Amino acid sequence: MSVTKQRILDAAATLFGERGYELVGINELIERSGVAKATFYQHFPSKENLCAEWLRQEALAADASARELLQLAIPAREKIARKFAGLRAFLEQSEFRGCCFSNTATVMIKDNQVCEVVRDYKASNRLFWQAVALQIKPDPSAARLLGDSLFLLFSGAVTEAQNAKALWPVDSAKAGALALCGENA
Amino acid sequence: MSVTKQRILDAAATLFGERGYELVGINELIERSGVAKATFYQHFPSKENLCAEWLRQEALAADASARELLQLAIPAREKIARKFAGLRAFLEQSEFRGCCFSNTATVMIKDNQVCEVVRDYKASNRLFWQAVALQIKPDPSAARLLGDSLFLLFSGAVTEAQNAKALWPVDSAKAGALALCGENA
DNA sequence: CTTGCACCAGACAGACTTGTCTGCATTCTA
DNA sequence: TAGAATGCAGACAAGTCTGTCTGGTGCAAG
Repeated sequence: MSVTKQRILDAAATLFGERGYELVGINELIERSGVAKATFYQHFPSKENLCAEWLRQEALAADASARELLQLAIPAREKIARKFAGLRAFLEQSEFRGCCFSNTATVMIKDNQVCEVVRDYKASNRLFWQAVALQIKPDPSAARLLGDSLFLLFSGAVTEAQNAKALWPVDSAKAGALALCGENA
Repeated sequence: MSVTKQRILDAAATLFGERGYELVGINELIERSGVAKATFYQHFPSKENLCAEWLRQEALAADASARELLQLAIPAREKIARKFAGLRAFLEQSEFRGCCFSNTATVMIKDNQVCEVVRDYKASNRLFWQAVALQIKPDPSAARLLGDSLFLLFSGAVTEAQNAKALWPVDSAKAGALALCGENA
């Protein structure tokens, strides 16, 4: 990965993250990264491709952090609590930006490589929650169901915190998640 | 409400609903509604204003249907089941369009009247779920908590069904919701 | 020393956007 | 029957957008 290309990706992370794919133009992107337009198009065939690569990087980082959390030697309920605490911090510090994957997917005209990256990330996220659930409920079928509920509660919390610009969805979702896990954890 | 104005609003409902606020232009909107551009701007000061009026109409319809469901003489668990069944049908029939309120809010540059409408709708939706919860748990504090969890599960189901273009989030969220409600319903 | 690579600056094409304006036609009402 | 609404068609302004292209600069390896 060349330094220039990474500079462009960093600018994309900042700008796409702050205002979303649709509301950031190439010109602003190259100005921010201090790169000529011709140089930009030497590294990325299109804006959409840049977007996909940005999300791929985000997904990689998120997956790594999820795997790390999963393997900690702490109770599963504590892992859930940490996940929600992390969300809280992220929302506070990003002015309730919401999920960059969901946000980006909603402004894509048709099913393209970006949507594919989003689907991959979401599938991996779902598996994370199912793995956490498996540390609570040994029965695989019950764990899958619990994991999905946790996944959806978390996703709902992100969406509604973004809409309400408030943190109560995170706390409510956390409470609901722990209630779903029951006492045996 | 003049016939012409309603025709424009109907076109907005179709097009904004299908592709989202940002990806539909004024020109397409007036072509679809068979109205001259000058006429459009006689009824709406701006595209953003049209969007707000559209969402206000959607919110009114949604609130009415929620109130109706709430007052039916059926068990609360059945109301929850119907809500998820309705979501299922909506997603199937709209090709996983997602929540028009959330989708629209994510592409708004800054906090404007549209975001206000979205917040109002979401607050009313939250109250609906809390009211349902109150029919299950008599304790107001417990009902508020349960209602919020149901609200967030539902929201998560909409978001992730849209991302995955699949119905499993609806079914999982429904199962999670009923699990949260416990046996005493 | 030269050849090639990576980058820069920015003009340009072509298409889009929202919103304004002029001028004309129809229809309703007093 | 006169006048006021209301709507139509579409040119136009002023800006945005993505993506292409030309030409020039600096550096580094052979």
